[in-house]
Amino acid sequence: MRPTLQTVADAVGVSRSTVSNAYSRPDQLSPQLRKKILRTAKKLGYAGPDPMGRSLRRGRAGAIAVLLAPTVSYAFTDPYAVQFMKGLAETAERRETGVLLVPLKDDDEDALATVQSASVDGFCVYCVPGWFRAIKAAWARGLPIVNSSYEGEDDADAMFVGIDEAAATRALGQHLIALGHRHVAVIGTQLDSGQLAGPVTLETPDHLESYVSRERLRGFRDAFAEAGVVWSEIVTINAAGNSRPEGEQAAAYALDRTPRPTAVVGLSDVLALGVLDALGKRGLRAGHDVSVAGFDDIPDAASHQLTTVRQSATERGRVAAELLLDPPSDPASRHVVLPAELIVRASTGPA
Amino acid sequence: MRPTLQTVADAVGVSRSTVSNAYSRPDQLSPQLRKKILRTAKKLGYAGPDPMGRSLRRGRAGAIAVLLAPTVSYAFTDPYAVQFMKGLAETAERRETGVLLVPLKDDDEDALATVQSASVDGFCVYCVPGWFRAIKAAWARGLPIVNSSYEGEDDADAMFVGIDEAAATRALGQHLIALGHRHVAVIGTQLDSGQLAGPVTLETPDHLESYVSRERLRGFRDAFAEAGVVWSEIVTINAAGNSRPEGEQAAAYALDRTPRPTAVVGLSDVLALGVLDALGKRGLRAGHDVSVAGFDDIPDAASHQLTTVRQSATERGRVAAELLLDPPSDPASRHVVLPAELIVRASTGPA
DNA sequence: CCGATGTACTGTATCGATCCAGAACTGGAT
DNA sequence: ATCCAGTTCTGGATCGATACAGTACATCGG
Repeated sequence: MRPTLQTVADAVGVSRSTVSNAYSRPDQLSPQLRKKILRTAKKLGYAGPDPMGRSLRRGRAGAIAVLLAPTVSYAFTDPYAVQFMKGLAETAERRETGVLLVPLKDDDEDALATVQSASVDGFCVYCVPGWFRAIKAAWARGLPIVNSSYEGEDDADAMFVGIDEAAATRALGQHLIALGHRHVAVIGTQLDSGQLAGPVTLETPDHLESYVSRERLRGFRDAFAEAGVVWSEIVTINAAGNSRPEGEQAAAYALDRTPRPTAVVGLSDVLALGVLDALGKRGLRAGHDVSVAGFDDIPDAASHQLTTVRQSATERGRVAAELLLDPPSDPASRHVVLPAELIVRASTGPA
Repeated sequence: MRPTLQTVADAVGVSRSTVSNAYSRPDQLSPQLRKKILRTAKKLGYAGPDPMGRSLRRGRAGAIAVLLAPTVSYAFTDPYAVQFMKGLAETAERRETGVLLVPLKDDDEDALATVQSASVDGFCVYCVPGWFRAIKAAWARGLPIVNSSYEGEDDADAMFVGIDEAAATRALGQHLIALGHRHVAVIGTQLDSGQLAGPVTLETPDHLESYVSRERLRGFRDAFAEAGVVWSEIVTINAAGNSRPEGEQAAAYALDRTPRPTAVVGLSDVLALGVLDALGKRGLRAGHDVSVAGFDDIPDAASHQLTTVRQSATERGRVAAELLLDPPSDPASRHVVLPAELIVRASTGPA
């Protein structure tokens, strides 16, 4: 049988509590006794207080969960997500807290069960659609939740960290307008209920399910509206997924149109890099023949001279972790809007 | 105060156990009573059995830990690691088990504390040097441990999943020999104690700390030895890290030598892709002017026509998770050697 | 009407650790 | 010797849930 505090206590001839103190509150007992306890513990093969017993008693699990949809691999594949996770994990580590990955493959019973039975002190919702039942289940746990996928319209208690998506794309739109672009295409994911790549017709972006896509498109609409370009003139193209090849595939639907748009915007840098690939294959030069812009400023963006909107993913992850680890009571500081900055590089030029 | 099983039991007028059964063993009570219980639970704001209490009682945490060094971001950055994590996470998910990331930034007290206090049912050691004290701490927990970073010479209880590294590189070496290559360079990481990029002189690969690098170099040595090329004729170059730019940087030390090696091998595909970048910048063609080969067969390898050794990272992750979730008692099946296969593509050609 | 079988539920012990009130001891001042 | 403050240690209560033995009651065949 595995040794417990009691086993060690009996062996040394002291009480359970004293052994506990030897590990967790060294100032509560004499150094000699402590040494003796640790020595016998080692001899008995006792490796220190069991985390589960401790968690139960302390009411603290020592971990935070990250809800990911639809697959874990997304979190490991998208460069922006990677940076986010990095910021989150590093902050958690500093607070001696683990990070539990909870992939929500489907919004099914299994997923609910996983959320309900995760030993964690809080949930971070990242790139999960707001309507997932698993999110409701997380709420039901009564633990702190910070949201970074969509603006929590539903619950006043929700914590949020992100950027002003619409303002960011508005700035990008204004940049393109200033360069004289009037005929533009936008490539994004989840613009359509289906997974198919290709042009989509949206009467308005206002009803899109994906928060990020919706807000970013709204920003574009507003920027171009100011310049007299109405929404219906903006070409919107759905990409099958957020990857470079899928961006390239979607870009074909923009570049092979006549007349060709003078600017193509990817709603993420990964998609925009795909657009650059498509340009390359057609012998077109970014910034001259067609302007290209992205979103996020991932590491590869700079080396490809991609104009983009910079938002710090690690910072976002860091803030998310801090909000979870001690949630401020002040409502204002529970809603963190990080700065975003337009970075102009060579991939955009005059129309 | 947060409601518990008891609260609900009192409200309904049944025993704690029955409420527990309502959640965990629905077949043990009548559907009507169950419905009534769940209804009052909801009314009281009880969200279901507390995971910590359950873990303690069941003796199962419902999570497995992945030990990562030196940073989490490595796991999220290296394509091979990403695939590994994917396989692991997917398998864990199917078994209703979470994946806890435990970054071991340094081998310090904090790291030890994290390992000691993680509520998990097992540890997976991935890309962590074997001498880390945190690994000893994990061992001390008495939980199943599966190792995928290095061959566990130390402990007979160790589980392992991986490939026969030496045999795999031997096959790659033989391929190059058959093509007539006699003058080759190998680029790898951790070939040197320092982090500096550049050529290193190793009397023999046998004493390298990094298990993977050591075994792979041994395979090369043996393959070329059979063809009469002695170890000292093989150029070994250290890359500062496992990334494409760092591979490119290291490649310069091979390509700018005179005489130029006829083949350059990257000990990972990421490094090999960097070699291809370096070739491109010099106007050299892979497979004609210089042969290039890699290791792993990451997704990008195929699109770049890279000759490589294929090993399935997801499979490796899957097996790791399965070993952890129910460790076989039979010693033979605790040591899983997965197949690796040489994939010949256009990046290698006659010398 | 008796004993056998089965269902539905209860009560208690247990998991391993931490908290806390207080006991026992220590040493120094009075 | 007495008192007191401080330190060191103890034992019981507690965290929230689950396992399991055991009870009450209904059903059923003979």
